[in-house]
Amino acid sequence: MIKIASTIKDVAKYTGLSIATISKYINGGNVLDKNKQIIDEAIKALDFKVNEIARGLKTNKTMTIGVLIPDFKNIFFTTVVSNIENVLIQNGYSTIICDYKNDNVLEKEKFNFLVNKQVDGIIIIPQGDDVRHIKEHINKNMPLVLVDRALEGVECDTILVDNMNASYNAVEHLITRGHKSIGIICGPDNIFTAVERLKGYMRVHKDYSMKIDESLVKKGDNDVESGYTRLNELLDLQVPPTAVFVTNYEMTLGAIMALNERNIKIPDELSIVGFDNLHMARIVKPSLSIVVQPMEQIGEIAANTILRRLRGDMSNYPSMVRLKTELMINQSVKDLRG
Amino acid sequence: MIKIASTIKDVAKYTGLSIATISKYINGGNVLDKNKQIIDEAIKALDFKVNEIARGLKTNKTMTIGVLIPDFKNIFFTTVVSNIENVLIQNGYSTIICDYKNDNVLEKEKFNFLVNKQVDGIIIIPQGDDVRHIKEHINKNMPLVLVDRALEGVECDTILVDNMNASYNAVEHLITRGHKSIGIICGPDNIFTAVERLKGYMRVHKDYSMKIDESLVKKGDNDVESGYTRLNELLDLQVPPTAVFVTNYEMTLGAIMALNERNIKIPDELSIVGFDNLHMARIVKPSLSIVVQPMEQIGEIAANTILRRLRGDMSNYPSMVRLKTELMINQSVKDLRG
DNA sequence: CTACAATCGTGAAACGTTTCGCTCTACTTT
DNA sequence: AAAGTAGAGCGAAACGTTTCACGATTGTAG
Repeated sequence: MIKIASTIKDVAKYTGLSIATISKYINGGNVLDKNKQIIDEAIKALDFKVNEIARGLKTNKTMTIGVLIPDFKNIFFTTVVSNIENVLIQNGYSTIICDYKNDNVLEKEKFNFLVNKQVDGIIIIPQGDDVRHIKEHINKNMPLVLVDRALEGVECDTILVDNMNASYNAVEHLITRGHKSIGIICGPDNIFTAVERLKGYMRVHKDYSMKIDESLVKKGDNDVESGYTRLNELLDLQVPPTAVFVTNYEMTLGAIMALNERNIKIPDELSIVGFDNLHMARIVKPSLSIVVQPMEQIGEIAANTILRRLRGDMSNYPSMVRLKTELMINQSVKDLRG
Repeated sequence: MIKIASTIKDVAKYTGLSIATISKYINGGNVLDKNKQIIDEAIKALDFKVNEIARGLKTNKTMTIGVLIPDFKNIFFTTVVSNIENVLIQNGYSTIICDYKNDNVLEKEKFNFLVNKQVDGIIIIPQGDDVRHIKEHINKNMPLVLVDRALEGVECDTILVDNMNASYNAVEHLITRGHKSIGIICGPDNIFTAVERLKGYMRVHKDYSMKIDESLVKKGDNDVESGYTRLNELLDLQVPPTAVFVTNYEMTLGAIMALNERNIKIPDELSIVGFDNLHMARIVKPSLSIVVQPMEQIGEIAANTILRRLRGDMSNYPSMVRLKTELMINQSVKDLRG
């Protein structure tokens, strides 16, 4: 094994100053200019870097944030996380990322794993079933930020998109193009975003005095398979809808697969609006109209929120940020008017 | 602030035994059965957990692996990482993940960031330009595993797919369906996988005594935009190819977008074989023939390799694993024979 | 019964920082 | 000249573990 890294003791020996003086300088304390110079010289000559393990033992900080997400293969989650990691590393924090694979038991286990790793804070895209481990944690002195899903009874910083109005606007787009029979493929009732998106669908129907046909409301599991299955169920109805709104990316993928297999032409035979993402919208022909979420912004705001809390800035706690989505109108909606 | 977590001192006080005895028991040493029982009782009653910061200061281990990847939005990379994280967490390791955004300077910075965080090992999907920071690191007592790309002059454990034969098989499929004019959209020369995949294209041409038309060889940047641009360039040729092989996922996305915009029918007007992924293959109509990489396996082998090295098992070092890909034949290749 | 060996508990040093309070020096004011 | 004040360096304790070497106890063999 080659040379072990230098420690503050080596810097002290090199400079003739004490460990306390070196530490004071490193941490921004007052030292004489001539001592500053010689300490800098020593640090450079010895290639000294503070041992963050030792520092952590004393300060009880690990300069690490834990991020817990439901699915590493979901480009929405990974885009959010990419932006979180980017902001955090610029502030000297590392990011431990855990994938709980949409499994509530695994979520709790990995949450506890992060706590035991003594991360300084946790950013979580929660599942939403049993949230006791999160609730219990609120009373501890460690910042927690929820992303994408709010949790009932969990009062802490939360970064969301405005799912209800995202849905409202998407379905309104269909309504204003003359569609009266609009199906929805939404997620399960335990997922916050699924519930909110369905509410938007309901609300816009009510606002336009349109009756909701419960047989057009299909609940999936936010995965490709259920998107596929539910789309087929909608099309197998005696009177299928003329349009479908699919409320997440994976189910949108599945719905498109089902349409491809049935050789159904978009938008001639069925109009469709999906959720995410920009690339997929353009490789489906004709290009899909989709709700676009501000993933970069979600990640940045989540990271900056937790950094503020870590700095001791508790103003406006607990905050809830609801970001606007954008409806990207392409060619997958047929105009039934005229 | 509520109660601070218990320390080994509290357990010692509760049991009447010494800190050394508690530590010995925790770490698998011999203690009397009656003492084992009372220590277990104390641990449970006090909800004691070893402080890994303190342990790390003494043992110089952080139980953390750094993972450095080029792009968080790339589903190939994130799927690999998901599997890495899964294996590592089952072995008590946390995973710090950094995204260097295909930027060599950022790669070096984040690599050094991970080193300074004193991770126990690093798994990297390297970019391939300037690899000095990686080379310098090989001589240090910290395991390093390369994934997806080998690096010249860097001798360490490497987990790859057999890119050359993946490409060979894909193009052979086109050749054996009667295609004589086959274009390729491959990545840039500094990316290992791009070079290997182009080699496979060349080799199969040679093996079938087919002349390579250099104008059909287009080099992109492994992103959506260049896939789009290069596909258009191929189709703008005076005599366009009858088939195209695209050697990564993003460029495959871009190529499809270009085909959609030109209203070119697959496979009637152009046959196409892409790289990844399973979902995208089925949402393009007709479904794409694609090369499928064993992402789960790559991740698991990478994680298990680094764990072996961390346990001190240096057998077969440096190892190189080349995994087979699979050619998934769907409906995007026209049979020109007969 | 004695001698030897094995087992197990323990004290305390060490890991590399931070930080508090003390001390010394220099400067200023009376 | 003396007293008071401010600045800066420093010693050493502490953070929470690990681990080594030592001593005491227990068990076994002759």
